[in-house]
Amino acid sequence: MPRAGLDPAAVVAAGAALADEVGLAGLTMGLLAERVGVRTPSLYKHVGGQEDLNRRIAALALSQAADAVGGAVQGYAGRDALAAAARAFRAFVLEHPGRYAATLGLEPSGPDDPLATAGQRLLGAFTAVLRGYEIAESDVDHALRMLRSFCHGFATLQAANGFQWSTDIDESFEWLIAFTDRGLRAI
Amino acid sequence: MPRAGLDPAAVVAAGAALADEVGLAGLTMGLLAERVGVRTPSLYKHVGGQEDLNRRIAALALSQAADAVGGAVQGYAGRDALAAAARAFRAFVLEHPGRYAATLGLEPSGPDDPLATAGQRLLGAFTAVLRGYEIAESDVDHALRMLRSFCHGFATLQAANGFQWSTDIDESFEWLIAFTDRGLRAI
DNA sequence: AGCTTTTAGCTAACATCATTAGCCAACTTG
DNA sequence: CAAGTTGGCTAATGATGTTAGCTAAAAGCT
Repeated sequence: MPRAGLDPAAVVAAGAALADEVGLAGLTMGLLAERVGVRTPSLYKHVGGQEDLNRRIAALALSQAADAVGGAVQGYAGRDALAAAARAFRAFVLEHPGRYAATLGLEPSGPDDPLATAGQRLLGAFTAVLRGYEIAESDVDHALRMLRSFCHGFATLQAANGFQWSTDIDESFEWLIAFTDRGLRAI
Repeated sequence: MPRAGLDPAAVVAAGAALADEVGLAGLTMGLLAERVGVRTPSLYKHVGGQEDLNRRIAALALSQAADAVGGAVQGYAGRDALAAAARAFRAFVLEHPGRYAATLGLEPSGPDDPLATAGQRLLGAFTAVLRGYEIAESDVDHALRMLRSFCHGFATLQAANGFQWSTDIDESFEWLIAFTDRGLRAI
């Protein structure tokens, strides 16, 4: 029996990819094992179980989302930064719906939980966007939550097929970006 | 063996309540059967299975959400209507996280699917809010999607414990309502 | 190299859960 | 009150997550 050369990172990466393909609910240990060329129980040498796998996929997803949004924002400010961040976030969720779904409903176990640090990085990327606007200190937290709500809400509704009519969805998203930009400038 | 006097509606209502208590993922047929005082296989006399149960819970949730939002809006217009609708929607999601989660990711099978009609009613309630603003015909769909995105995004992020810092969440929500009202008035 | 230790894979077994089959008593309807 | 329908039951099956215990491959040491 030759070894497969797995490690936790490889298992988690394969799990995230599989979740994107078949949906988070369709991600089973058996399917993942088959994907990485191993029998199911062998996965438990690398991850603690389904819940642990989910947390690790979530941490990976948040980290990648932070990279995507942070990278997109670089070199832009104001409306351009807002648009770049929002587009990057939505693109990430639409391309990686399974791993993004894994991030919902988890509580970081502590300040050094990878989940928490990745989340902080993502938050930091959105915070950088707000620096391009003149926002009172007391409004920053509210504005940040608004940004997250908009981006998360729009992206997950679209990913869940929540928009029914035929009006172009990309157009709606650009409209939403413009709406938010005007609002942030007028605070 | 006395009969339990169940019917599909009772099973679905109990399932929705149970989903709110233990989370949608924790809703098992066995748990639901115990809750309604029956053995597991008996549930299949009333619902087709877990997927069918989920769809029916979703339809119930959308219908109840439509009632809540529609009722809250009555008699108000403009900013008051917006605030009433947003608060009612968020309150519904926070009080009924399980059944709301059941609504995500489903495609109505046709125009007379209860899921579709309930969804239309909920959409209608939000559309009514927009009538209190002077919005160009071409912007209505975009504005509606914005409303849904921000209500859905904020409520689900909060329900999923997605807001980390200590800034008061209710305050952020009111801030978001005010932000949206100003924006809609300035279109 | 050869020996030991660790470890990543395996098979076998078990628990939980959704679902189906088939039976029987309780309602309903004439 | 007889006949049919139906809502409950037990038993059984298949899928899935998980643990136990074995073994061979890799890694480390002399």
